[in-house]
Amino acid sequence: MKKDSTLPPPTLERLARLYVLLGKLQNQGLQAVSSKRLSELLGVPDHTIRKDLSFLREGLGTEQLTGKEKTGVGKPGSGLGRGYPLESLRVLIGAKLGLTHPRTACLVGLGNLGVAILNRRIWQEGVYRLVAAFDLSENRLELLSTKIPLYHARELEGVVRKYRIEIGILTVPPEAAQETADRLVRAGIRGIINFAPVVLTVKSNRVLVRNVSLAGELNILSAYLYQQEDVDG
Amino acid sequence: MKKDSTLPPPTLERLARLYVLLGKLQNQGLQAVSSKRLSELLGVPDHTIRKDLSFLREGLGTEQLTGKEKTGVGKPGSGLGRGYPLESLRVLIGAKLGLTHPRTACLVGLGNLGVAILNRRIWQEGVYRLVAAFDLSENRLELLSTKIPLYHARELEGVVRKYRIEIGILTVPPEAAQETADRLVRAGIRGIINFAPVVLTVKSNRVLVRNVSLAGELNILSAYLYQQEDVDG
DNA sequence: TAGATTGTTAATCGATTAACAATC
DNA sequence: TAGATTGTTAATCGATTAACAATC
Repeated sequence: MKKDSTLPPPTLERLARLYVLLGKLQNQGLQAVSSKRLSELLGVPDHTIRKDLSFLREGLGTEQLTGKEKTGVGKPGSGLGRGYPLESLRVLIGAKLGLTHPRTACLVGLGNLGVAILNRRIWQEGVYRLVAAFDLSENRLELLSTKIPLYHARELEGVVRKYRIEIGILTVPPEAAQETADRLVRAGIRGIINFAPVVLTVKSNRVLVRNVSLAGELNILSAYLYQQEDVDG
Repeated sequence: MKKDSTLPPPTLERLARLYVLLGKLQNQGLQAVSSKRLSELLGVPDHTIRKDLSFLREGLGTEQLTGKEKTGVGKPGSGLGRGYPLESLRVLIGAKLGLTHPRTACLVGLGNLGVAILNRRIWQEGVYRLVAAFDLSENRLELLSTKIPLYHARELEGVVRKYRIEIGILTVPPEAAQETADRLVRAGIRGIINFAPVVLTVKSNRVLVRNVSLAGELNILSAYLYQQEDVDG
């Protein structure tokens, strides 16, 4: 792996969302999109999108794009006439973000939230492999019908190590969240997506944590609304 | 409402998370925290926290903090000896973010994900009032036992208007998400938290949308991991 | 072609960091 | 007190925006 230019975090996150969007648009049968259209769909200015996309060339070397070649503009394609070809743009972003080879994930906690995630279509698409799901309740494990392998929570460390699971998705009750996270870290997990309503503390700086917090989202929304109220009077 | 200084978005979002954290720490019986400790817990540098907190004074006028008074440092309190007094800091942030008066919310879609959210403790805390939940299935509505008023989805617009619901939480299947969002907007909702795996398009710029996307989080995490791999070799 | 759209450079804007005097 | 910690100013750093020539 060459150490090609590291992306600015805001760009990285926008590209990750764009990647998802492009997939959706492809499914709708479109062939090309303009930065203007993407702008409307993502709520991000069009020049910001173009700027973000300009990072795709760097580090890619000359294998894909030689000389003054464009990222792939102007192939007529769709009714739009011009714009970025969906397919190749998506591939480029995927390559830049390292979304080309599948990652392994596990799910811890099979309450309502866990089951909702267990049933998501994303696991059928092949980019992420959900190779294990855990719960404390033997009963629950038996009742669930799914193709994903289910384990008792006591097997957590063993299974994570055995399959070298990279990403852990936490959907346990708040009381159990911190301890579960610690166990995942000890077992060598590399990233955690935390859906439990807790602020996790992870010592190791090798482990990335993304907190998904309903309370946080509600507060952020309220604060923006409040600012709107101030301005509107 | 006076139009006091608008917060920089990153500051606003960090303060919103900090607000949640302070509540947790209070529940643990603590009385004070230093910016250093908060830094560890939030993964944000301590000077950034202090800087963020410095915005709390502005616009608050002289009612609360007169002259050279501090935000509230140094009251001995806990074993720590020094730091920010939890209680008053939390109140200040709440006031600045407009978290003092309760907001009304509704939940649309009572599948596994919806039910998980329905049962969250946050609705008991009084800051947010979940005044309605909707689903298409009469059967489902009858089976659920909860104190939250349940309605058939056809009553969406009416109920949202009647109770002037401000925030809509979307937990419907992906196919239904866009249409449901449109209906919420038409009924006068002011903000949407979208848990459905769809990129929503909302025309009205009076309506704020927060997308919570598992796929997005997975991609962001993968991309960061990929960058780590590049650096580590 | 003419109009639309990209890709990139340069200028602006805003956020983070460093540093330190003031305070407890 | 002495050590710790805040609060704020100034300097740096990085991201966004504007603008436009190049391209289709």
